[in-house]
Amino acid sequence: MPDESERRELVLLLRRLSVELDAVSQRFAEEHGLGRTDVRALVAIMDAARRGEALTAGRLGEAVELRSASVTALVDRLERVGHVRRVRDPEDRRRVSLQLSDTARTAGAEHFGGLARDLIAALEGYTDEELAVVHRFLVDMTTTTMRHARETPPSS
Amino acid sequence: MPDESERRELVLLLRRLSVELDAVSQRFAEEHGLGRTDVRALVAIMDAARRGEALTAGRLGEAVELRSASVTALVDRLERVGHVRRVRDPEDRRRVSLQLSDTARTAGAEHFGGLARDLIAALEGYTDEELAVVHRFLVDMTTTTMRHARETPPSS
DNA sequence: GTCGATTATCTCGATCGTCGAGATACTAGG
DNA sequence: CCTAGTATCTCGACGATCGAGATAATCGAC
Repeated sequence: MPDESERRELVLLLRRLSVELDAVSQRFAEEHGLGRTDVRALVAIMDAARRGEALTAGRLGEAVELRSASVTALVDRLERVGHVRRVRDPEDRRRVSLQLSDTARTAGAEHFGGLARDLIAALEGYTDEELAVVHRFLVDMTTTTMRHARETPPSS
Repeated sequence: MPDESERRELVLLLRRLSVELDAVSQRFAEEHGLGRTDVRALVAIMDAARRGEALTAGRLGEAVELRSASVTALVDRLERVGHVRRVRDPEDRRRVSLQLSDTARTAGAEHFGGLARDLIAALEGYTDEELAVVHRFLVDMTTTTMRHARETPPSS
């Protein structure tokens, strides 16, 4: 097994990639006068919308790890600049579902969608077998990382 | 080219992985009573140390995208809890290089080193050819992402 | 209809980031 | 040497954000 150093380098490359992805979010924040948390929230809402479900304030708080008070202030900010709208759930009127405005949707599509398009384009030269390897790699990294993210496992 | 959807899913998996990696940092922050920015700074300092160079306050500000005044407050916080030390550069006494304390180094190694170890272990079942594919993938994704992170390219 | 549980909001204190001004130290030119 | 110019870091004040606890509105169960 002489490729220990190669595997180690892969992990470093992965961290570097994560840093660069973070920088993309940061640039989006700067361009639109938003904070780092605001972008995280918008991404969470967009992700939920992609899955077909409208996020409520509470769920958003769980997604971005914020207390309910901060979520209220957060939604206030986003609503003030016209990125989201508060919509009372008619079935359960305690709930407030968050709906993206068209401007936010297009802005997000412009920025992140453009990156996604380029990333997909960069994968054109890969064969099906290679894509399968990458898929396995991503799944393995994600599951391993999730174990650490949930809670520090007793390593002993 | 029937694998358009596969490539699209790979990008989604990559974003999900990025989110989970972020959650690891968040957990580290909670466990040690630090803010999100503080962790980013510590990681930047550790990365620089890994490359053999001691980060100055100014460079750290560039790395985490903060103004010099914020860097001062940031280093104040980290120094107060004993994670870094300010060291005047004897050659250029305007500069303040930041040195990690042993406690911070061990804490970081415990948390992120543990994750890195598990990630490397998860790659044991990969052949050299597969690792090469992953390497190419990571480089391609990083270069493509960096173009977007630097500045929004005129897409027209 | 009343009681407990859930959801979002409000208020307050503490923390974080930025702006402007200032202090210290290096560098170049006379 | 010494002055001006530049670079790096620090300090004080202000605005914005986050977390804890209390409050209001709504739902479900009895």
